[in-house]
Amino acid sequence: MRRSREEAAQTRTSIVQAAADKFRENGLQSTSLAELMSAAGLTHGGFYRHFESKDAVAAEAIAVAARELNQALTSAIEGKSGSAARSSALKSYLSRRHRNNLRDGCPLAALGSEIVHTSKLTRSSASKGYADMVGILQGLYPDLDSNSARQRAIAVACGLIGALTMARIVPDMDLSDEVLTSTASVLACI
Amino acid sequence: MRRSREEAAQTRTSIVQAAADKFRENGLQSTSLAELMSAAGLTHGGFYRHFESKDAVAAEAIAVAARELNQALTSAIEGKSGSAARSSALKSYLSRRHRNNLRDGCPLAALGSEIVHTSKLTRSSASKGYADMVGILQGLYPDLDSNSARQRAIAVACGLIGALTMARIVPDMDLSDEVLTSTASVLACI
DNA sequence: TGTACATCAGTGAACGCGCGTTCACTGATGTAC
DNA sequence: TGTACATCAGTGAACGCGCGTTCACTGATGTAC
Repeated sequence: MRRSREEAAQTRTSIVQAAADKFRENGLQSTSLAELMSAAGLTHGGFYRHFESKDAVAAEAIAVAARELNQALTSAIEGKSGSAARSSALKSYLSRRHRNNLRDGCPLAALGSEIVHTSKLTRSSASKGYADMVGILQGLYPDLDSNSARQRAIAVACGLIGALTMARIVPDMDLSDEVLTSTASVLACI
Repeated sequence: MRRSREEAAQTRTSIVQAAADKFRENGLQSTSLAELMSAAGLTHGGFYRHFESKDAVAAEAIAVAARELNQALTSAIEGKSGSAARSSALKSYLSRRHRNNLRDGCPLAALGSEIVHTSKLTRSSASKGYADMVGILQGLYPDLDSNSARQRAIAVACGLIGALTMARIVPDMDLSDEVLTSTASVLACI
């Protein structure tokens, strides 16, 4: 049952979106292609009409997820400036909502240590997402020269990613909350 | 070929150590029990004489790895104080050597996003390693009241873990180095 | 515009493989007397 | 202390399962004339 070019393109897009969701929710290795295709409303056999391998779809899924994350960051900042913008960015990233929702959150926090072991292609995709995030955060320091702003943005991005990951690991909810709020309040001061 | 109690205890210890190394090097899911037992010089069938499941050994392996990490941090600080101690701790954690050696490095950075999906037992083990790390870092701020010192330690620990993870993901070595050095220099100022 | 044929998106079964776990077995260690 | 028996650490084969990937097939879409 061949589909038209537009239908096929839509199918491809929906596979990538399903992958972005499922990978973030359950991890790269814990998500099977069958699960992913089923989430896209398809059977698993058709996967290879669109992608060369599981790794290839992971690279695209991470790119899509990173775009979502960076859009969320951008809209948290939108219309604000100075310390209000910084605080809003930090609080939105380090919110309980973000911690509790793997599925539509930051792919770097959700998949970080798994991405380390993937192909260069996938790592490049994650790296671009990170670089974009750094670019957005850099805009939060308009009073600094661009080198200093970039340094801070790099460190803040890492602090956010590390804190979200740790907040998800820690079983004690009080400590988990403390990880989020302490990191947000310390990062707000740098 | 039954072994004496001491031999059996040594075997158990060497399995945990092999697990600590292999899990950090290749990841939790990518390391098979056969691989792990073979690294300990054994065949895979004997595994269940010592552990209830793969998850159970992961919990112990993470505890051992975290102890190693925290000892490394402690000895980086040893004999130093004030900003020299802080700088030494940051530089040793965010060194190229640490980035390039998964096998004997921080288990939170090496396994973070995988640990999120493990049992409560394993997450508690990781959480204790994190809490110990925070305790050590807290000692780097003797001039602050203990609440402020703890806040900073929590944020710094997250920044370290996030930065090491990102430095390992990023394929561009210049950017990877920049992640390490920028994070170290920014965290030194907080 | 119409027709004949080639293409190919998606299906569902199948392949081969490696995994976590179990088990019968061996023989040295531990224990009861 | 010595003996007879129970225990159990470690081996290696086996089990059952799910995975990534391949493939023959279907029939609608795309293309050449």
